[in-house]
Amino acid sequence: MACDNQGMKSLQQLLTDRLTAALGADPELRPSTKPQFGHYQCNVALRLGAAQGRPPRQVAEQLLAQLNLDDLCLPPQIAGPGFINLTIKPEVLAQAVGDELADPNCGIPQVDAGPVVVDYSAPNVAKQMHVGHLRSTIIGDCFVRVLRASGETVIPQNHIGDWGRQFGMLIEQINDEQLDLDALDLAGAEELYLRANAHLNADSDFADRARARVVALQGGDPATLASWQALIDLSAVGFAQTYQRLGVLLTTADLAGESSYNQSLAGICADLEARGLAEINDGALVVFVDGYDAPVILRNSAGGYGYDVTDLAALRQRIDDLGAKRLIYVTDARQHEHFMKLFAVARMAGWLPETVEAEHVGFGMVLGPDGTPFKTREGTAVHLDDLLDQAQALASEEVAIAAIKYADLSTQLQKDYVFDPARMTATTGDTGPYLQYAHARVSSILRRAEADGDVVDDANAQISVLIEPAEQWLALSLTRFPEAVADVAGSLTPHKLCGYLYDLASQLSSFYEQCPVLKSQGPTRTSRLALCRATQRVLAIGLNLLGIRAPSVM
RNA sequence: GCGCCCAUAGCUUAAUGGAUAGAGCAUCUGACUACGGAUCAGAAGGUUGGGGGUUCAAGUCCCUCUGGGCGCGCCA
Repeated sequence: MACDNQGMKSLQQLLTDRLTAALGADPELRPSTKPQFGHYQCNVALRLGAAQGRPPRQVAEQLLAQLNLDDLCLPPQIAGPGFINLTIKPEVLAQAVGDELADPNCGIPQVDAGPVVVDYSAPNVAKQMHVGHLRSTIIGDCFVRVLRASGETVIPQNHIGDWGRQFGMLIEQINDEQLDLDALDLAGAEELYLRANAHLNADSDFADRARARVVALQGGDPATLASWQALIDLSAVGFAQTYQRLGVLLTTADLAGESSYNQSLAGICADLEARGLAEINDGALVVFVDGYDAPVILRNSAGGYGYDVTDLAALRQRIDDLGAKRLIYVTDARQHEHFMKLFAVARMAGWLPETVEAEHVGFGMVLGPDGTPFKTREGTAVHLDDLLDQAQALASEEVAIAAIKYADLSTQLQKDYVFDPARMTATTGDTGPYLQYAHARVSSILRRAEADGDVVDDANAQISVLIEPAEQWLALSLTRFPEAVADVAGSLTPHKLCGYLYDLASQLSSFYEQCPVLKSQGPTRTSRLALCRATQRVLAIGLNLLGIRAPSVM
């Protein structure tokens, strides 16, 4: 079998190991920044030269004299002030691509470091999903896919807003209107929400009744609880419809709403008081955190619990009950400080041990055409379905969803961006549709070959001919897929995977232009078909990791 | 006032402290009537917001200034 450990090591890792052994230190091997510098470059001679007061080129020569890379590389070149440029031998590239194609994980290193909890999406009950939920849902879904592909055990958690004062007015309005909740959908619930809110503002008697209804809900009154549960259930149906349209993996099984932590809130407060961390300040129970003026508020002066303590309870449950070794929170960047304080309190309390990693991934805002936060003319948040409709007016659903996701994931997450359907759905350049097209084109070649009886056998495919530069660069790109995925799993930066796939698609297009596949003969044809198959597979898997479908036909 | 984030070509943007800052869009010029032209090849376009500093080497690290976004106790 080709897929022993050695075979599954990346070329960069193989070279790094060799250089490390010869050098006794990190050789700082990197992919070359330009084609004329070969495939990989090593810059360590410059650092060592400066430290030792020797000419860097001399250091480089000495290093090269101490090792033999002939089995992997063409003769190394020393360039410029002392860079070492390495070019992989074509047969080594070919073997690496073949190994990747034969590997069920496509070469992606598999590590299971204990459960990873990803907290994302988090819409509110009785309200349709809106623009504010788009990014969390897309980004969180990408994380789940990438981490799972990396071998991790991932537990998605959809922390929906299913508790709070608004349920008093909602249920009171339901009762006033004698609404049949079985006949209500999520859009109808949102209209109910608006009516209830207007009623609340206009009628002080209603406001009093709404407050009393909150007390009844908290007290566990059966009829009130039944209405509350019905609102949650119908909301979950609405959320599931949007998730399906978006093509994200979340299901109702991943729901872990705020209310599920209600019974632990008092205990959280008591524990923090017992540890001497919590104190009464201005009538509220709070914890002060070094470096922040405003404290974490556990219990407000009216005796009520807020999101701080709910998030603490959720964090504790995820570590103690779900066994999480890594916590990832995907929310907008404005909540960054909240999570930093949350993690600090959890560390102080000993609930978040050093062995558990907690990360907040904050993303920028989705802006409207005018460059300000996307609002309707009435000043409310734009519904998510309306956003999807805007893109689908310009492309099929499959392409439109790809376009939106790619646009969202392809730049650094913390940046704001303008929701521009025309730019997103463009079929040229660095877009989702272009990547889908590249996949469809290569699929077309393989389909035609298949019609001729030429089916690539992934487990035994032979890439025997890599002569043309376009073939070699395509092969090199393919070998870099596993480390691109591993990088994103660690750094939670999807734009790097987007960049990788765009580069791969570009290499494919060049290859496509310069290297005829179906018109070639013998081993060249067999080899190029295998290269096409490997590219098709990496594109399909890579797009899937972004949550983007890879059509064979467009 | 304190804190976090951002600033790169006309526009959208990439770049683990490494070589001449890399792409896409738009613009201009080419490509055997095309294994899918939704493509490819090329040209032009940059004082990386300003100023200091560290370093053999700075878009990247440190300081400072400017401009923009956001957050700062009982909402999430």
